[in-house]
Amino acid sequence: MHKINYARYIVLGMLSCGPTTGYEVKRFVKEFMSYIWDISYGQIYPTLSLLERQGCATMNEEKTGGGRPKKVYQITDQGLTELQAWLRGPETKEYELFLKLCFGSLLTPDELIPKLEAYRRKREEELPIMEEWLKTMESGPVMGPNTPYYLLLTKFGFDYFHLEKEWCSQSIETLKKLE
Amino acid sequence: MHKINYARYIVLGMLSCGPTTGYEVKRFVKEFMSYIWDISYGQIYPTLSLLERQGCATMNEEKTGGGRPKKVYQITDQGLTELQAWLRGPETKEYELFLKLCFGSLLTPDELIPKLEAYRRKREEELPIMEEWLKTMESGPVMGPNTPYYLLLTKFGFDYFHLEKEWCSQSIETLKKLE
DNA sequence: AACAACATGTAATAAGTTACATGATTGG
DNA sequence: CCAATCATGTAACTTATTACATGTTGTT
Repeated sequence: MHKINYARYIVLGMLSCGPTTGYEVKRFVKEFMSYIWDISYGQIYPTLSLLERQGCATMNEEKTGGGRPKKVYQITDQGLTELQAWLRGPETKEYELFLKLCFGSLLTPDELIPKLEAYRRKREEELPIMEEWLKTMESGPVMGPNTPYYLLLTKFGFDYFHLEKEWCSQSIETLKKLE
Repeated sequence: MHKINYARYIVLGMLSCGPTTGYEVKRFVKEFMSYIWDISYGQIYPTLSLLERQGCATMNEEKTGGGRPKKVYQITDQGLTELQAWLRGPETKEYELFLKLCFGSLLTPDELIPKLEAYRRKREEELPIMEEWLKTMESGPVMGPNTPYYLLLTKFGFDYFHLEKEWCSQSIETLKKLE
């Protein structure tokens, strides 16, 4: 099991939306994905040139008057194939599904729905376990002086899992209508 | 601005709860913090021995019959001082506050409350911005074919920020009663 | 007999951050 | 004229993951 390189898929995904530059990738991620993803120039630029060397993207320089020329990257068939293989493959990390959803139009709703169902099922299994923890913590200082603080966090975790579960259900319904 | 080493503070925090071993740290994090934190043995054991070398912890070997002896680590005054300095200091990363809360008993409620208030304020400022995005995305395919998928994610983000905001308010009230 | 849990650790590798370096253009 | 934004990139560093290595004890 190898590590997943989020940066690579963020960049590849952005490229799949149309020709773009490193600067624009950063802007987009900051503006519309900042509450869940981040990416730094130190990842973007090396990733972009690696992608080019590997045949996943092509580059065109655009002269902009006096300034530094823009480097506009475009995804290739090979890049698209790799992106789709990742999108279709299994999620190995928490939240990987959220990133995949950003490029959801590259899959059909019925490829996405089972993934959302699996995610929901996982949360459904975890919720009663968290409820147990809550009861344990409420019944006594089982975790020493930090118990009241863990309790706050666990309450948050419980509500958070519940939110994810509900969101999955709603999203599944929305995707079914899109089909 | 330097990177924060979560692993170091997770281990230091666990040590502040009483003498413990690397194996136990892993177990605890997995059992009670897994929905938000993770830590691997590849981080735990080197961190533990670094902490010892730096005078933040002391180690005692406990022979357990035939098996490999347990290495029980205990936090020192220096380690506690470092932990508290971090707890009192500013949060530089998203979710750092959640980790600090795990060891909340080392601070007074009125040291924690302003931190929660600041976090809530941040979310209160971001919520109307996300509401704007939602309107923008609902009014047309502003982000190409991925728009319906971004919309799902942004809805989640909005509800999530709302949840965090509400949780802050409830936690602040709980902490006020603890005072 | 097999398997999970207890228990510690290292080496190779990968992923991500920060600080730095450079310079044009646009708006107030 | 100053600050922000546009625009690209590198080097040093830190942080984290994975796979491997080893062996015991308790449970089924």
